[in-house]
Amino acid sequence: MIFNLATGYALQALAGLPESGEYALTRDLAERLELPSPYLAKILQNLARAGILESSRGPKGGYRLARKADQISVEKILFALEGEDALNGCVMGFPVCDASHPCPMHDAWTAVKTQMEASIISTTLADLRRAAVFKSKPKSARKR
Amino acid sequence: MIFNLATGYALQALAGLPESGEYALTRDLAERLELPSPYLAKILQNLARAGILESSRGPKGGYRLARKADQISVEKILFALEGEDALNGCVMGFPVCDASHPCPMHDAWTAVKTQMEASIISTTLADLRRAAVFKSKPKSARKR
DNA sequence: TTAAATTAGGACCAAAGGGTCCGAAATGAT
DNA sequence: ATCATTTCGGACCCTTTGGTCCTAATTTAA
Ligand code: SF4
Ligand code: SF4
Repeated sequence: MIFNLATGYALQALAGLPESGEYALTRDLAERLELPSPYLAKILQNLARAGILESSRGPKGGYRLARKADQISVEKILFALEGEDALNGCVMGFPVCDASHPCPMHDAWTAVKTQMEASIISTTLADLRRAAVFKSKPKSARKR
Repeated sequence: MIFNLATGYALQALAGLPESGEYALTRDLAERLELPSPYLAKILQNLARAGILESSRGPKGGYRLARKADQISVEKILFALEGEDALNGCVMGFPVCDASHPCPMHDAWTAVKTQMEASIISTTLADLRRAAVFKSKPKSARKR
């Protein structure tokens, strides 16, 4: 996969968090998404530190989005969790990225990367929330 | 990055190995490419087990390609080192990949993936060997 | 003011990737 | 035969990622 696990969890979680008003509980969210609760908690903390989530402790506390869902791009989330240059460097993992000595895959890879960047920039949480896939997993995918 | 480090090393190494005749030494190869020699050795062993390389022990031994360079695709190398389904699954790392419940990035991701697959299938070692980037690293990239 | 609920933060554990090292097996040359 | 050379294979180490657990701090409500 391209993003790491935590980022995938974050996207699923963020897509299921309220935009404003009521805070949602880590525990409930983890249960709904069937994700490991303590690990999800860590991720949510990171997102809160990054300013993507607002948190409140104590009863009636929890997490909610810090901005409108359509103001939070997938790119912002990726960068918050994996660093600003998560998309920099050679997609094939080679150390030298010299345009004057491109390897034979360079043009193809560049196109791939451009396309990736375009989609993560233009896709926001508001788009993700419209997806059913985040809200219900088929029974067959659950461990028995 | 998308491929793991070992796969990148493998591509660089394979691009520098003889097609037939003389065997090349792991040590020399590692030195030329400035890669960690014992680790490269492991990777070459894996490639030999996978039938991509031929090996010979003892003096005058070493490694060489098992087939012509234009018969070895990047895909073959990827699959040998990272498994047949290295490209399967959701690029975003989500567990459920149900075409009937696509998330909003699905079409974009599918296009990215299709493009990736096309390039790794159509690019062979023969193509990679023509690249200068594998043969000389700029001094500035070396640790002093 | 006290108690319950909830995040914050750190210590800790496990698995995988990246990397080193060493002894055993094979092979070519003397 | 012997020896030097090289791959083979496994054991081992370090770092990162994924994941758990416990305690402290904060907030609400009785
Ligand atoms: S030229 Fe090849 S190795 Fe260099 S960045 Fe482009 S794809 Fe990677
Ligand atoms: S629909 Fe979305 S989550 Fe599912 S495989 Fe496609 S990109 Fe991944």
